[in-house]
Amino acid sequence: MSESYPKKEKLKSKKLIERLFSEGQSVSAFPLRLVYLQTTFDDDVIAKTGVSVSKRNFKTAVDRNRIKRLLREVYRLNKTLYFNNITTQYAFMILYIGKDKPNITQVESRMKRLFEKFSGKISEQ
RNA sequence: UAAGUAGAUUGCCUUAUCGCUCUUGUGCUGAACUUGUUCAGCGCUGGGGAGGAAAGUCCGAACACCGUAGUGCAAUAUAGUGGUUAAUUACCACCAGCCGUAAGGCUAGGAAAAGUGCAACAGAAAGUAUGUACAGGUUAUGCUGUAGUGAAAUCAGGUAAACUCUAUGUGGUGCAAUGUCAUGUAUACCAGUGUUUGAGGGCUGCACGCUCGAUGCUGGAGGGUAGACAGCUAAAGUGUAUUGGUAACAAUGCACUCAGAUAAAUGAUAAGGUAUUUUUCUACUAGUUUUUGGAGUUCCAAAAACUAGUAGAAAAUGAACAGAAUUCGGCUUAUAGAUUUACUUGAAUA
RNA sequence: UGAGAUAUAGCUUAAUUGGUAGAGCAUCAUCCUGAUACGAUGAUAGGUUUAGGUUCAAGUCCUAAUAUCUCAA
Repeated sequence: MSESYPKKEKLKSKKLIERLFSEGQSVSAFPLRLVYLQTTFDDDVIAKTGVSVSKRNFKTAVDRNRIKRLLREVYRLNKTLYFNNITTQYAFMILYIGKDKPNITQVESRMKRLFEKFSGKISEQ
């Protein structure tokens, strides 16, 4: 699995997103929150992932774009650490629920913590 | 030199690594059949990839659909004169009024002798008007002047960003428009209403009139889809030169092709630099103060301290407002700074 | 992306067609009580979200902005 994040791995289907939020489970590591759902895709990928930032907390589109880009970048660089052992397919949505603008190191440390919690929870089941 | 006025241009850069999106060319694999094309996936390679406001959605258009015959009423917008434009409530020129010492700025700037309304408080009185006091004048009254209230007070005025009148203009809905394909379902159930005795729809505010019209229409409670492609980026395009015009702008020539995403691309990290800001040091220039020396009653020279400016060096800082969403033309609002043109006023010097 | 609505004391709200902004709760003081609550009396607090304009006069009319909320496949 390479360090790329092409279109195929993005969560785009409106239907799937609605299912994800109604049926999915979540773990959080402030200021991040991960909503996940075990499912199956037609494409040959392990996970489809989307990111989201609330308009309520960040008024301007520039701030929201910046945070979403950081989240995508950190996800891209770190996903191989956790997903090589997983066999089933998942849909993910990463939400940023904080109210201050973060930098790359903060996002990276919290993202790692988030996926450690996630894989811990998966292995329990 | 200080303070200002009106514009114009610009809106950080370089390298490396890892990525995102669109796309030219090309190779491999698979599918379809019309058998050499098309489509899909993967790889290699080359190229493009946010703004002056992309924002607000305040105007105007293009474009698309609504089965665009019509008449009347209503509603609504605009308002000096002339021009520009695809078009406008935009822009340009001129006139008038107000503000400013000036350069300049602002103005919905038609009509009150067509009609209706409104004017708190104060004041005799704010139009079914003309009172009181004093003075003038008169036989006396009418009359004339002054006074006080108020924004406005006598043969009338004000107010139309009050109704209105006049002139000119206006069909509605917005790319979530609209078309094609794919997937999937319920022409089922309940209540009301209707089928030539006409429900309801269209002409999109209303009426008339015209027209369509039956597995219909309205409500309830539910079922399904929510994907792809087109629309979609070569245009009232950008740059530049010449000519015409006071100008807005127009015409012609030459050159160029410059985002197209859709839970929504244009990024991340590292290193270095520029603008800016702050501090310190050095040099120069100007001013003030003090001391010393000369001259001798306000001048000259030197030194020190402080202040200001300019230049250089070192350290720290490290770029405002803000992110395309069908496309254009304006307007409005946000914006660190940098560059630059013209003009005005004051002071000083020549 | 498009289409709308609202904004008045700390809070909830009035203001009849432009005429100079009221109520209730809350707060403070005094009275009542041994003290508190309830009750009574009085007082304070607003340039009506912001900036311009029209008018003699603007919460009200006009224009622009800001914030909050709603609707549309």
